[in-house]
Amino acid sequence: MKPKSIKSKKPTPAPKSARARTEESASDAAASDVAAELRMRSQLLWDAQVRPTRGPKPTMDRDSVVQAAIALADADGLAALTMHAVASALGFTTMALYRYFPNKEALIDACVDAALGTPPAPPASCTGWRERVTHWANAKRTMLCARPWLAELPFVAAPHGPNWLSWHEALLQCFSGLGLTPEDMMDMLSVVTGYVQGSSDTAISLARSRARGIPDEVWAAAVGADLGRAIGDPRFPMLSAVLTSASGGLAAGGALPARAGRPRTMEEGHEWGLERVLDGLEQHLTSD
Amino acid sequence: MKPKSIKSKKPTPAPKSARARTEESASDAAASDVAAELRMRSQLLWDAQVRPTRGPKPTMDRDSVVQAAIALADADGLAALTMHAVASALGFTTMALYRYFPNKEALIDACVDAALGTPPAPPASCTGWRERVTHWANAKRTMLCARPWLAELPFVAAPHGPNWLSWHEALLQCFSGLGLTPEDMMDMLSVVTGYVQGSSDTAISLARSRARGIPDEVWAAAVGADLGRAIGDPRFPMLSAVLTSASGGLAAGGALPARAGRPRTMEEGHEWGLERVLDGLEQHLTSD
DNA sequence: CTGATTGAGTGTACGATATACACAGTGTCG
DNA sequence: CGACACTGTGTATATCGTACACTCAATCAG
Repeated sequence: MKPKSIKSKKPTPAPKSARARTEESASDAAASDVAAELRMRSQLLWDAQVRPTRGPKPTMDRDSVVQAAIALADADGLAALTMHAVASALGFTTMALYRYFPNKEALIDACVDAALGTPPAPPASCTGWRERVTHWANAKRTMLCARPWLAELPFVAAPHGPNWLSWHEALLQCFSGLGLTPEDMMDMLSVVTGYVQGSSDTAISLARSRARGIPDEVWAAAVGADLGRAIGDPRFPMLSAVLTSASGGLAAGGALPARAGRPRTMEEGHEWGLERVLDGLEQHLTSD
Repeated sequence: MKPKSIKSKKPTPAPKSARARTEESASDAAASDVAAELRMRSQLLWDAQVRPTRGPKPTMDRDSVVQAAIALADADGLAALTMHAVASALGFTTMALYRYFPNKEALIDACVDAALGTPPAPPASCTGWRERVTHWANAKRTMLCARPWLAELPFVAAPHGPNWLSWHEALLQCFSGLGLTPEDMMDMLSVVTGYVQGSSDTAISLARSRARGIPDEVWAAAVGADLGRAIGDPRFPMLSAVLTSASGGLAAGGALPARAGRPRTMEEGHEWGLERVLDGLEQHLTSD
């Protein structure tokens, strides 16, 4: 096997379906295949690009490709991120991209990490750890909503790049100076990231809808229509009661946008929940 | 417009790219298109199948199609769920499916709702609301891990079907008898669903890896490799410190599987976090 | 300086996939 | 009985990712 640039290793592109029904050796081979592919994808995220001295100079670089790809996804969602579209946005042929990324997944990995960016430093006014964590959570949520296509990703086991780690680093730094053990910090980090991630789903869905140019009312109507079907259905007594109650607004899993008579917006709901989570963590800290 | 069975409404299948750059009327049209499509998808989820009286009897029904599709996804992930694969699993032509579902998205909607299933009733031994919620959360997490392809879905604005609602109904019922207002219940529901959803990501990733026949060590090695790159990197001082600390095991965003010297498993980490969240909610309840 | 070597970008082709469209057969109702 | 509505099929097409073979430029060894 020659060190052939970064080309993909798998010679046959789609033996996916023929997998798994054979012997154990085949399963082992598949596992090591997967491991090798993940290793390659991770390496692409972390290794700086080294220009070989021979041959013609490249006319683009990974970063410009990534920027073009992100612009497409920002504008029209992940489906618009096509190898052809990216290449022609840069004025190149589709296949030219494969000099920079061995396949689409690797390109998307890079897009994801670039899109995550680095978290903003907490403002100096944030004195307590709770304020710092809240600032971090809001920043993360804002970032996720600004790039709703991140939640659209079909490739779920994406490798973690430097920017992904930087968000976790920033959150850990919120906990510094509290005398916590590393284990405690990790536990707290898991809880906060879990809550923020899961609790942003609805907001992201709305953000994506907005990015596609759909008015908020259309989105709300679609979500509300499904919930509305519960009303009166004997299978959903509590849901019916809650949905028909005067307040109406705040919906399952996140929220509908604020409605008349209910001052709470989706963002306020998120912050309120975060306060509860932080209460729980604080209680644990002080009980030690 | 004749009541033409359930066929899709959009005559041109892919004017996606030509969208958004025109006038506002076009954007409005796109919005109403989207609204109509969502309405149709939602309706398919909720309406019982009505057999027309004329014509030959259908030889399959939506439910059998859904079961076949789910079996494919269970076995080989979402990528294996192909219209062709589903049809031939049932002994039909690809196009026959389009009599039952107007397009793949609608089929997947149905698969998602069917796969969610209904939550198990809390055992009689669960007396307090915290026990009930914990039971619910574990059930949901277990369900998500059993169907890791649910997290693989590229279509994010899926309509909410009856089973989706039933999970929320069950969670609301955990809160009954506490004298909560509907608003309070909704707020608490949002927090719990948010945490459970977000906090299950890592476990789901592992479950998917297992479903593909990858040994746990390979998955752990892949995740660990990325984290390991942080060690010694000046950009990630806290992360380095935490990762190199004696404990090692519990990783960002969830956890690596339990390792020597650290008794905590991923599930225990999840439950620990849930306890903190519930502490926070309880504190809010009793402070009223 | 010259020829070999290496690597960049192109053109073409293929396989997979969703799905439009036209058609054939079948069961029901007027 | 005959028209019609509806079911499943066969065929065709557009879109994608990407393998492969090729052209040409930049560099280095002699």
